[in-house]
Amino acid sequence: MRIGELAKRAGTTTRALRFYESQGLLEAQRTSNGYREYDDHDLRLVREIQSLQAVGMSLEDTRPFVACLRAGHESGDSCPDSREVYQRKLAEVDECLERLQAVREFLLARLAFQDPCLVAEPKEFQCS
Amino acid sequence: MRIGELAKRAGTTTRALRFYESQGLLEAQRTSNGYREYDDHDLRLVREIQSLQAVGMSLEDTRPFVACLRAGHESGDSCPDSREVYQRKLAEVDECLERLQAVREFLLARLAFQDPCLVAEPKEFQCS
DNA sequence: GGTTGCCTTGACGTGTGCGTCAAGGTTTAG
DNA sequence: CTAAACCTTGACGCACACGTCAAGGCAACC
Repeated sequence: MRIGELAKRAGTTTRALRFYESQGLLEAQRTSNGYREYDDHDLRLVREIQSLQAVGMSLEDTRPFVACLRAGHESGDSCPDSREVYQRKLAEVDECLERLQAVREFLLARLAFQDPCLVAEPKEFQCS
Repeated sequence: MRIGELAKRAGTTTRALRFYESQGLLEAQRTSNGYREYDDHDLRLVREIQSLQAVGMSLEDTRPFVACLRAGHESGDSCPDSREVYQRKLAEVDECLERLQAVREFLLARLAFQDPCLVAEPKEFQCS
C-alpha cells in the first residue's frame, strides 16, 4: 500500500508518516516511480508508535519498541530495552503523580482559605 | 533598583524580566538614560509570577493574579478572576491525575505480564 | 489533452518561556 | 583614557511532533 492508504488505515496523516521516516522509525520500499510502498508489518509499527504516544511517550521512547518488532518479536515490549523504557516511564509517572498531588493540595487550600500564608508551596512542577 | 538587581533579588534573569514586560505582565519606569527602574512592588509581582509558574501555571494564567496585585489587593489570589484560574487549574490537575493513574496501571500491567493483550490502553494523555 | 487525485521533496510555521548572541550606549573605577 | 560592568533593542535558537503551503511529477479517467 502507498503512504495515503497507510495513513488512512492507521488513522494518521502522511505528514506524520514521513516524519517518522525522517526520524528513522519507519522505512519504506520505493516503487519505480519513487512512491513509498508499505505492508501490514509497517502498519503494525505505526500502531505501536501511536499506542505508545497515547500513554505519553515521546517518539524517542518508542524507538526500542519499534526495533523489537523489527527484530521479529511478536510484541514490541518483549525486549529488554523496551522494558527499561517502561520502567523509566513508570518512575516518571510516579514522580509526576506526587507533584500533581502536592499541587492539588495547594490549589484546594488556596481555594478554601483566603489566607495565603497558611499554605506552603509545592516544589517545582514539570510533568510531561 | 535596575533590572539586574531585580533579577538577582528574584532569582531570575534579566531576559525573563524583559520577556514578562513584553507580555504585559511587568511595567517599568524609565530613568533619563532609558534604563528600567523597579521598586519592591515589582519584586512582589515577579515573585507572584514565579510561585504560580512553580505550580504549573502558564504566564497567561498568572495575568489575573498580577492584575489583582496591581489593583492594590494584598494577595494576588483574592480576586474573582484569580480564583477562577485556581478552579480551572484544579480541574486540569484532577483530569491529569486520572489519566496518569490509568497510564500507571497500564505500565505496571505491561511490566508484570508479558501478554500485551491482557491490558487495555488508557485514553489519550496530555498533562501540562 | 485536460482534470483529478495521488505522490515527491523542501522549507517555513506552531506554542512556550525564555537562552544566547550581536551591536551598541552609559556609568563608574582606576 | 580606558576597561569593566552595567544597560538598551533586535533577532535568531531550542525542544517536539508534526501542520501547512509550494512547486512539481505520475497515473487514470473523460
